[in-house]
Parts: sequence; C-alpha cells; structure tokens
Amino acid sequence: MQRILVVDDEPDLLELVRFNLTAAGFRVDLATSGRAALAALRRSPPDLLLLDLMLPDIPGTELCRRVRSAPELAELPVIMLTAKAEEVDRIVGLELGADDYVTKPFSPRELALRVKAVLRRQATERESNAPLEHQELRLEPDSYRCWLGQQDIPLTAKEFGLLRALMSRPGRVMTRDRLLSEVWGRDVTVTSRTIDTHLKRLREKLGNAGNLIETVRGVGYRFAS
Amino acid sequence: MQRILVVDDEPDLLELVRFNLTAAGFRVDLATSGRAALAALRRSPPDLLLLDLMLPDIPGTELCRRVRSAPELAELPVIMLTAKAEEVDRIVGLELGADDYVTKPFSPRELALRVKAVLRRQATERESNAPLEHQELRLEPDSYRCWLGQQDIPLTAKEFGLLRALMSRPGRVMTRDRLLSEVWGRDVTVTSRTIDTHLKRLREKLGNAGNLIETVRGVGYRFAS
DNA sequence: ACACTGAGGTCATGGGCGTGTCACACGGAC
DNA sequence: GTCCGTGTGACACGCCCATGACCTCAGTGT
Repeated sequence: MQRILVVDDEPDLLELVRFNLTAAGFRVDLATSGRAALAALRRSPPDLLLLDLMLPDIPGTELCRRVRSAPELAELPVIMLTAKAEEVDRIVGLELGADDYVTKPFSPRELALRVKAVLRRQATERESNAPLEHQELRLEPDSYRCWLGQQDIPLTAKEFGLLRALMSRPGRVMTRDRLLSEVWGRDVTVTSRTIDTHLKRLREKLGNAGNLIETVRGVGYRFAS
Repeated sequence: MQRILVVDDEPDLLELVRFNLTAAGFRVDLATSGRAALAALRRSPPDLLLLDLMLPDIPGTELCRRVRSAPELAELPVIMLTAKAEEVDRIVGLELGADDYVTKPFSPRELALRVKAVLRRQATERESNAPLEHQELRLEPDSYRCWLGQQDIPLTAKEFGLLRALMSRPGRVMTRDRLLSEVWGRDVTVTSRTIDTHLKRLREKLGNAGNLIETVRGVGYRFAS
C-alpha cells in the first residue's frame, strides 16, 4: 500500500484528508508542523507528500525546497495545498518543484484524483528510466548504454531510441508510425526506408540478439517477449 | 500532431493560449462561442477540448454535457477553464464529466502540463486491447499473435484482421461489406472472392477451430458465440 | 426427384507491395 | 579536412494478395 504524509496545522482538515485518502486505499501519516514533517520524512519517506503552504514553523515552500535538494528525497512527489490560486505559478513551476497543487477548498474526490494522477505519472516516468533487460541484452536509458552480456554495444541515438521503444513493450507490435512519433517526435516526416535502415544497423550490431526484433509484415516490428 | 479546440469569448486569452499550446507542440483551433464550438466539433473533432465555463451563448457546462452525451464525442477529453475555484467540485465530478479543470488566472506552463497529463491518461486507457479468447483459440491484438492452445499460429495481416473483426463480435453476423470496411478500410474495392479466399486460408490454418467461423449464406460470416 | 440458380469454396497464377539491403549524399562535430 | 550519424533513392526479393475460372453445394421451384 502506498503511504502519504500529510502536513497541515489544521486538525479538522487533517482528519478530513486522512479519512478520504484512507478510503481511497492509501495509508496516511499526519504531521502538524514542518519540524514534525522533516522528522517523519527522515524516519521513513512516504510515497507522496501532501504539503500545506502555510505552516506554523517552517513555510511549506521552504520545506518543499529542502525535500527537493535532499538527494534521497528528490524523487518524492509533492502536492501543495494552498488557499491562494494566485500562487499557483510559483508552486508548480521549476522554482519550487512541486508536482501538483490543490486549492482550498477542495473536494475529497478531487484530492484523491490528483494524488493518484501524480503517483501514476511518477510510476511511468520511473519506468521509462529503468534498465530494460532481456536475456543477455541490457539497455540502460540513464546512461544511454547497451550491453550484450559483458560486451558494450555502441549505439547511435536513433538506434538506441528504436531499441528502447521496442524493448519497453516486449511482445507488442510497434507500427512504423508509432516508432516514428516515439523516436523521431511528432510531425516529423521521414521515409519508411529510414526506419528499415536504422533497424538493419541495429540488428547488425546486436548480432544474434538481432533476431529478438521480429518483423511483423504489414504491421510493424516486435521485440520478442 | 494532436489538435486542441479552445473555446473562450476573450480574444486576448485565446491568443495567449494558442501561442503557448502551439509552442508546446499542439495544433490549436479556436472558437469564441458555444455555437461555433459545436460546429467545429462536428466538422472535425479535436483530440482535446479546452472549454471556458462562461460563454456568450451556451454555458460551458451545457456544452460539456452535450459532448459527453454524443456517442462520437463521448471519449473526447475536456478541460474546463474557470475563474471560480468554488465550482471545481461540480466540474471534475461525475456530474459534468470533465477530465480536469484549470482556474484563471493560470500559468501557460501549468495549462500545457494539464493538457499533456489528460492526453497521456487517455492514451493509456485507449491502449486496452484486450486479448480475444474462445475455447483454445486466443488472439492478441497487441502482439498480433494468434494461439491455438500452446501452438503459435502465424497469420498474415489480412487474416489477422478478419479473425479479429469476427472474434470481437462473437455470434454476430458480419457482412462482407462490413468486413471489407473494417479490415481493408473504407473506399477500397476488392472482389468478393478475395474475402472468401482469405477466409479459406484462415480456416485452413486454424484446423478444427476453423469451424468456429460459420458461413451465413447470403449474409456474411459469423464467429461462434 | 430433378434440374436450375446463385452463393460460396477452391485453386493456380501474376503482380504488387512491403521489407531488406546497399550506396551515397548531406550536414554537423571535431 | 575527416569522420560519424542520418536520411533517402534504387534495387532485389519474396511473400502476400487479388483475381478469374472452375467446382461444390444449398436452396428453390416444378
């Protein structure tokens, strides 16, 4: 079960949030001050931080910044609670680094939706950076490296993009259009030959493992599942 | 490129939104009234609808309801623009069926983030190409694979399309015309023999399971229910 | 019961289309 | 300049597809 730490100084609101997020299937921890929140974060980092902008001791903005600058918490999703819609720009933007915000008063349903949305988004992002492996073949999106057993396979940007697109959905057929929009970006027009050629080079470099990329005639390509 | 229809009666705001969403990689169409919006929606449905709550003729809420109740537009994602944070509950809830909302004033960056988030969410939902099964026969639209028990049956694109069309409506007769437009695409003219021949090969490959495809003389074909 | 009719099954065949492959041009990085 | 990554046109090849001819068979009328 995913854990959420809620930080606010209003007990009523805390209970409301706890009740609803619990009903939505989360485990909810509470903190009524910035100090308490920091302590809780150090003790056991939650999966998401729900943070009021106004706290008795430390400003929520400051707390958010600290979380972002702490290496072990930098990835922690943060949703800000605020009474003022005007502050939204600063909150969501890069300045503070919050992932989303909710303005008071908010509906419990909306809050739960936001929480789930942020968690879902983070899950997909995390997924997209995870190393992709299949048998001897290993692709590291972080370092842009490809390994075949112990051997380092140098790939070009397009080759890497193609392989990542294919390996990220093993067994699933990727149409040429899909590959184009995913690797080349939308509204880019290149010939169908282009994909073929890059795939040829990719298969070449992969040697035997090149067979893992199957051609589905008339449809697209598929990475062996 | 994904298209967004923006409906608002303030020209300045429209231009601001257009500029920023265009910069974010979307194609943006504009409408300044509910009537104009409805006409545009009928003419060429966009990928997302950005809708002000306050319009000169039809209330945004009403427009949103109409979109939801129209079968061909029911899946269209809608984001509402509103000046009043208080109305948020009704908007996001089931009552109206909007997918998200943005309160004015909003930052362009935030708007773009919301738009992308909603589109991403919809994309993942649409991807649910559930496998089609009947007894030993299993068809996987994602991977373009067909299984008969443990055995992998290689199908060509047309054969696969035919089988999917038939299996997706078990028990229902599919006319030749229907199969043509579904598998071959509209405005394609091929002989009636063509379908017969493909079906023959399909039945051949399926062996005993080929009997699951029944001929309904004078009408079309039907997959056993 | 019989023949007729027309829809669908079967088959062989030609060609078109999708893909693999290669060579080369282009352009940016160094 | 050279090298590398990239995109493209040309060409080959083979599968798949569409087609017409012929066959089979079910439905129908007499």
